[in-house]
Amino acid sequence: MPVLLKAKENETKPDLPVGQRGTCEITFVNRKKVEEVKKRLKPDSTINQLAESFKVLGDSTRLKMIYVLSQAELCVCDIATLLGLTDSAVSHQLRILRNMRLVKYRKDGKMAYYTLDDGHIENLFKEGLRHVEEK
Amino acid sequence: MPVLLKAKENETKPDLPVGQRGTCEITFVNRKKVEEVKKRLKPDSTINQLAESFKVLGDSTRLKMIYVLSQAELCVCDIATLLGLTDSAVSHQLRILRNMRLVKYRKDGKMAYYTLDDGHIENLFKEGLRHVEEK
DNA sequence: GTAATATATGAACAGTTGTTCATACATCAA
DNA sequence: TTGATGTATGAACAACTGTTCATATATTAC
Repeated sequence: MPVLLKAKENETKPDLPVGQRGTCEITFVNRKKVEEVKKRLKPDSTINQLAESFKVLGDSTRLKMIYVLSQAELCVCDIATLLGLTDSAVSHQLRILRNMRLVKYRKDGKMAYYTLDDGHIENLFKEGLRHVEEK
Repeated sequence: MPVLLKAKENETKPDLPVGQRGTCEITFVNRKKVEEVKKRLKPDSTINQLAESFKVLGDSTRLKMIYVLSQAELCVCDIATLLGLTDSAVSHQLRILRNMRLVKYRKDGKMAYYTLDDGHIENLFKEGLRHVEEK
């Protein structure tokens, strides 16, 4: 629980130009806590990469692909049939999943067989499912 | 590893109108496997909810909020200062996070103090981090 | 009551995203 | 070689998203 400082102990926002401060002019309701958290902030590059990964998972078409690939190694055609999509749409999405290292594939003649890239991906799916199905 | 059926055993796609079949006319490279996976498909509503949740996590601003809220209970002002955002932007994003039950809040006078809604959220963040930071 | 202020929200705008269509590439059969 | 076919990709378009600005609501101090 936060300890509210008295009004005179509050500080106005130092980093933002005046025009961007909005209406709230108090910086630290709990200065110590805010500074503690500030120290632990992850680098922007890490957060951005993480956001990109979640963004890629944040599409129902791609999520279905992730799910069916957690069940079996499948080719583009099979995924398209399973999900009622064109091969083109599937191929486009698979490239996005590949770029984020969420799936990998092996070529066998004309066919390309896809699987999940590593165990974290399935864990993410399952943990997300727990959140959604809870309550 | 998939067992390729002979060409004569393949079947053309039954569900899509001809115009949407793309160039690939083979439905089942491994019919048995595809049918097995089809049985286990999650309901669309579940997948859609899950996609919505990941979508909400797929934005670096919101992800930073999730992270700082995993460290401490914070008010709108503190989050805005920590992340260099306007209060308005923070409030908008917090509403989105609230709608997906990713954060919850308590009101104390004028202030609104936010925390993560449940443990799954932090687990998702950490598991995602593991994927990103790996290798 | 009025003024100050912490938070919330609607509208609007620029930027991004997913699909489709056409086409290219790659492999195999004949 | 030629044609068939499984996959990949560029362009274009509609649909969606995050921020900003203005404004509204709610609480506190006076």
